[in-house]
Amino acid sequence: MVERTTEIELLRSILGSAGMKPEAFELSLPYWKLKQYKKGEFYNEYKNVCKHLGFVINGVFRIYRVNSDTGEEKNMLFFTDRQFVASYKSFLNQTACEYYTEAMVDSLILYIHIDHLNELYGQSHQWERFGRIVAETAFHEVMTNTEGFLFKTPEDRYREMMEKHPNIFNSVPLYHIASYLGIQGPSLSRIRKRMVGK
Amino acid sequence: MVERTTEIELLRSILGSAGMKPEAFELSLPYWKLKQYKKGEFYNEYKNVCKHLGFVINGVFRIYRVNSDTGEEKNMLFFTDRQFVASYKSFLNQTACEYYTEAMVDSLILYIHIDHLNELYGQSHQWERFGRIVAETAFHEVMTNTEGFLFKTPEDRYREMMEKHPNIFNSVPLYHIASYLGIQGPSLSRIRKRMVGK
DNA sequence: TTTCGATTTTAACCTGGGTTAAACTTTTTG
DNA sequence: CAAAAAGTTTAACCCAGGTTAAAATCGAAA
Repeated sequence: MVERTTEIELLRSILGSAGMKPEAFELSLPYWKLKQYKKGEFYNEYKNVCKHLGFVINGVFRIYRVNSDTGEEKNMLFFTDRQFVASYKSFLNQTACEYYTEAMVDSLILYIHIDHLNELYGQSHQWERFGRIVAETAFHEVMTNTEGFLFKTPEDRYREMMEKHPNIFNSVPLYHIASYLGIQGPSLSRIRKRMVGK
Repeated sequence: MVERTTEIELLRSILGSAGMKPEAFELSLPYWKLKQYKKGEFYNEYKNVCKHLGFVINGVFRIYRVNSDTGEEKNMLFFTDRQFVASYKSFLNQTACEYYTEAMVDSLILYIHIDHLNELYGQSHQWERFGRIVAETAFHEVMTNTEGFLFKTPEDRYREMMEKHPNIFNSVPLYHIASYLGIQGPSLSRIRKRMVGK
């Protein structure tokens, strides 16, 4: 499978530049699998236990929650190319997941099962370090996201999203962006209207 | 120093029950230091690089940010007994800190310098695992906190805080709690008034 | 093209929480 | 114990953003 090899090479080089030794990476080769997601398919769903850590080769995913009373959806995060994806709280604690993770466009993911990952943690100091760095990165992202929520206006966050994540921006309808910003559709329209003058 | 030994024993038993082998813990003994904070003193300050990972023996800290335009403070998190404390983003990336971390009551902290921690990470698979678990725990906390912000009302969060963290609750004035909940003083008063009937 | 459904914008109304300042209560301190 | 400081509540006013529904626009498919 030529494609598969190519994807693994991408992962190998990403992990390599994060300091993983080739011999350590070899240990993981039997475990990585590749999966194609069509737009609208789910990486994981509410009440599942998230068993896999994924690495997005390409694509966009949204992670969202449904209010069980009202049925409203609220977007929590978007994931895109070269990010590790998991319903991470569920993955870490092996508890029921509170979110849905849905592909917004056709996407490609390399993934590994948590049992294999734990095996690698036990076998290899290098992989333990990998686990630490993934956790630290996840922390950094959710923290930065939360800080945005607490200390910036929706307008600022909208502007930043346009600048920093144009690919997400172009593959996701505005009402999903509004939800992610914590506001309603009409509010985002008001913001956009205000911005045209500037 | 009898006191110091006692604090280390607490840490040893906490880490031991998280799976750390005694031999690995011994490696760290030269590095831990104990510091007393008086109410109002700072664990770290804005623009510092956070060089230490702390473990709260007892006490309460608040981590807050100051709006550079208006001078307003906004509380981000509280830390209390048996939690690891750091301005964690600054600590992980060794970048300038955006927060102040202030003791709300007289407090006691065991801390270790990041260089020593990195040394332990390199020396010992066990300590690498410790680093992973601290990062995973920090992730879990900030994520849970963010979820509260996104999916619960300030009233719910206030109620939960009263139930789950009565010690924080009793050593921190209400206007700090309001700030933490993301609302103003008068709003918290309205919530408290609404609640007396229930 | 034209049409139908999905998406975005607009308008009108309304509410909850912000803001300010004063009153009240509690705690600290001299 | 009295006075001052710190913390909390109340009242009155205001407004950004929520809500709803209709109108406008876009886009894919026929």
